[in-house]
Amino acid sequence: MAKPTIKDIAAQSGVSIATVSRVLANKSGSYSEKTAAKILKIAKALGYRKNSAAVDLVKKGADVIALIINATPTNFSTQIIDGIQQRASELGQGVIILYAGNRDHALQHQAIITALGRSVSGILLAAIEPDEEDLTLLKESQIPFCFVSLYLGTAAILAVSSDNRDLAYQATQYLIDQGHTRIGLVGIDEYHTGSQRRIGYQEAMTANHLASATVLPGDYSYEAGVRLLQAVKDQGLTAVLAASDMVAAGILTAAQQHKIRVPADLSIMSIDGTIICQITTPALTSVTQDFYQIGRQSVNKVMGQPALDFVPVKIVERASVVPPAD
Amino acid sequence: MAKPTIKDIAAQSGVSIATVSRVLANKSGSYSEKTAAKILKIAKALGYRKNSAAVDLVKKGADVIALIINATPTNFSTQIIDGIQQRASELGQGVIILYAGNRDHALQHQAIITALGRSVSGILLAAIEPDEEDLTLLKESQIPFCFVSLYLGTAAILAVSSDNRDLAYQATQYLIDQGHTRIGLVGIDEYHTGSQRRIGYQEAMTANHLASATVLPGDYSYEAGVRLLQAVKDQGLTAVLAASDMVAAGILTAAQQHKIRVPADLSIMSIDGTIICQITTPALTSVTQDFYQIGRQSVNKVMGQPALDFVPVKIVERASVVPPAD
DNA sequence: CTGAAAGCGCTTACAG
DNA sequence: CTGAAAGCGCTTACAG
Repeated sequence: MAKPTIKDIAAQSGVSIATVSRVLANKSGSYSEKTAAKILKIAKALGYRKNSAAVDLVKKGADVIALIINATPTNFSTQIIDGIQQRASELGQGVIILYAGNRDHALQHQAIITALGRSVSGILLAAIEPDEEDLTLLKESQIPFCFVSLYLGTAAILAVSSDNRDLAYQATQYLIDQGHTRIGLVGIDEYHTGSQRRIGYQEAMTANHLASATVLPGDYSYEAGVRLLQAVKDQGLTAVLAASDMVAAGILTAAQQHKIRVPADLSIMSIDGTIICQITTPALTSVTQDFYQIGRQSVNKVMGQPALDFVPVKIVERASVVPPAD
Repeated sequence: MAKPTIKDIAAQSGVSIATVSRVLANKSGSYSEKTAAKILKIAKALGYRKNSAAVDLVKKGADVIALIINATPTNFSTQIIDGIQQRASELGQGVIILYAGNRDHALQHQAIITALGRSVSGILLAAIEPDEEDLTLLKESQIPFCFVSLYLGTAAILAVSSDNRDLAYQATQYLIDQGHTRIGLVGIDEYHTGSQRRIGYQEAMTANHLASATVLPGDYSYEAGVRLLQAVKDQGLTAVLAASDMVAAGILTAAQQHKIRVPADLSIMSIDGTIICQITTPALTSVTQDFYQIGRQSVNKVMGQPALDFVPVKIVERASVVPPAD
């Protein structure tokens, strides 16, 4: 009752394991239809399943892309995964997902090591901020890797994301076009993505001769949004650009508790554009990222195919932004 | 520049590959500290990484649990994954996640085959409705498997979930205790989870001599909630038990568009209790499931450890349920 | 404490 | 079209 191997199939069908292997690996042209049929039938009857470990060992690598992902407080991951899975499957690659916890550096490092040990054909890191050690490990591995939804600021490291600088510029300009001048950027982190967005925000403010930039740092979470509402209020802002849909939702909830009307007293524009934007009342106007496409392009990139570095965003008007009360 | 192997380490350190293997596998007591130190140093210098395929092959199996998960329209997966990862790591198991798309049967089947081919130590299926073929495959595999957040109605198949019958009973009773009599169960599927909840709902209605049960089927999605609001209205319900937080959010949004006040005109109680409940206005009263614990227990179960079949739920009162206007 | 040797389940030149 | 044989990178009795 042990797991059947090609040896068992060979014995039952009276051919060598080499022939069984050829048939099972679909090396067409290298076997007769007749033997193939016999072998396939026996394999099926035995409930044969190819041992991936053996295949990977002899082939020196698996046709698998490893996706390392962490539980961000935001919720866009499904779309990214969909895009990755689809494109990978078109390229004949499987996908295994390794979970890196919630920005847990030990787990993150462990996940990279696991991927390396499996000799995957590529490593995708979604919403992962690597430390120096991670980067060294990755670079020394000879396995192609690509950051997803994160741009490290250098063309030397593969990455696919929205153009966060442009994204923040566009969103800020949109708020300015609505007549706002006291605009804050809220819930943003201190790393790469965050700094790109700060720059874009800053540039838009400056281009419009608006001096008073207000940046309130946070971690993209709902809780950050809730917590930062007080500062938004203290600063007398009339509009905020929230670092994520969850931050926007947090600001919104807190505002309602403080009897601040959205959008009448405070306009909220959100970055991401996931379904969260439709769930809140009012619905959130957003700069929507194309996560599905980001996923697809990152597979192209890590597999050495032509790919976009930046995937375009678009502004989706809903109900949370209006001109300031003045 | 090829990937270094134990052979390279053995050559450089002047010992046999057997000794290198023992040191690298931590077979303590079977080597001297001195050789160990030397070997470890060389391994590090070489950037040596153990080849998992080789290890899995000789050990006939990997210390890895495969988690097969689909992109449900709901969003509780992070908590389940957290629970699984933590418990697995305590038991010395890695976790690889295989994505089964959005209730995509082909992908789902493929994921099972992939897990089987990797000789994992256990398979966890989260929010997966198996078809006959899947079940046969799993049963014949000799690999333990356990359904997560789904009870198949038979003790013969391992599963960890909330007691969906009891959950629906409790929630319905809660609404009845608030004075509601025209209560609907909305957005529920036709499979196992759905039928358990129907039964609990029905039992609570009957136990309270409430005849007019209204069940509106759906797929747990936000869109289902939006779509079903019309029926809720037509049926003249004063309260609904929504099959998921997303369904509840959908009903809520649609209600607001129809000028139906929540909770004044319509009370909404939600099943799941994820962060979505805090984001909406009003916040959603819910029967909250303990997804983290469900994850942990499912690992225990699939690893043959003592484990709960059903993880307790609790009712969390927020702002979406009040007594009916009468 | 260490080494020589067999073996895990496949694939793939090489010959025929 | 098929088979014998070597080999992928490890682990593990068995001897010493």
